[in-house]
Amino acid sequence: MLSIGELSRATDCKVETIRYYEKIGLMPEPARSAGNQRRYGERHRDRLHFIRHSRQLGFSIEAIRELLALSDQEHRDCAAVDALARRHRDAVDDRIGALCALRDELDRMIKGCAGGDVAHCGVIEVLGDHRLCRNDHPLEAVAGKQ
Amino acid sequence: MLSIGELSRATDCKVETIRYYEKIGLMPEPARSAGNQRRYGERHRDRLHFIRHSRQLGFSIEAIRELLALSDQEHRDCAAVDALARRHRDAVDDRIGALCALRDELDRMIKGCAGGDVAHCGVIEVLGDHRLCRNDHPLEAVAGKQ
DNA sequence: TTAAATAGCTGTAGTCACTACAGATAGATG
DNA sequence: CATCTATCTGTAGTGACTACAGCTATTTAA
Repeated sequence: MLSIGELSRATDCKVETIRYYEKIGLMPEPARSAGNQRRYGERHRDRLHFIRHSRQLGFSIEAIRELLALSDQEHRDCAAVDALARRHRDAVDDRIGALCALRDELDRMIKGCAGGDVAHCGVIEVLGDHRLCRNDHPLEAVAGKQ
Repeated sequence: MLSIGELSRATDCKVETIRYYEKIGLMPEPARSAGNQRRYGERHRDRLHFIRHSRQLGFSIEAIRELLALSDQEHRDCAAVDALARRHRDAVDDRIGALCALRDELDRMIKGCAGGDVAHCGVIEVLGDHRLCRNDHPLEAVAGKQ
């Protein structure tokens, strides 16, 4: 049986985060010691590994909830799992595209500044006037809601 | 003089967001009508344009605060502005790199699944076991704090 | 055996950059 | 004058944690 600290080290997940996952129902409530401390087994560890790895791959908590529900139904077709993963990959792709456009715009802005006084700074000028930009850059695509 | 709704339409920035910027001290308090409604001038509109455009380019509120402070000191060298913009572009670059690695991992994962039962789903398998991954993918780089 | 050090407990509030809402008042139009 | 839209303030919610306060459990060393 693992204490919360041991589970934390085993999964590289902070203690507070483990308790948070329990509170939002992503991790099941574990057994408790005589003194009310959490005691975890292998199943908990596997589940937390799954969650953390999915998070590292950028899946949202809600997506992970779905994935966990799907992975529990062992005899169903995994097409739904695939679809979720594909949707996520496509969203990541879109964000990469948006960020590349953004980087190019920043580059152009930086290169357009010849130095000298702030009053004639190309960077400040571009920031104040969107018309000096080549592309639209919608905030959402950059911020990247998942 | 512009009402808050007119300023909102002129800058494509929601009314609530304008009030929010005022509350956090990014926009100065404007004059008021006899009935206590906000009245804005050109300087407000220019400043809000600057802020919104900087946000669209992914600068954080704190970075924008710095940029605004720097742009007020018209006779200083703009090296500090340049440095801020360069740091930001480099951060965007790092995030693009992380997201590309992530997309490749997702792709590999999706392609590795032959279909069939969830019990033998390659996607579920990879999610549960980081060792099946080619790269590390630290969460921070993907989430992208600004 | 006991004291100190470490780990864990609950609950609340803070992060970022907004967004949404409730219940009130102001201003514009018929 | 009535009605409609716009605006006002203040608070709470978003996602995915993180930090802290004030307490209790457990482990380790003397």
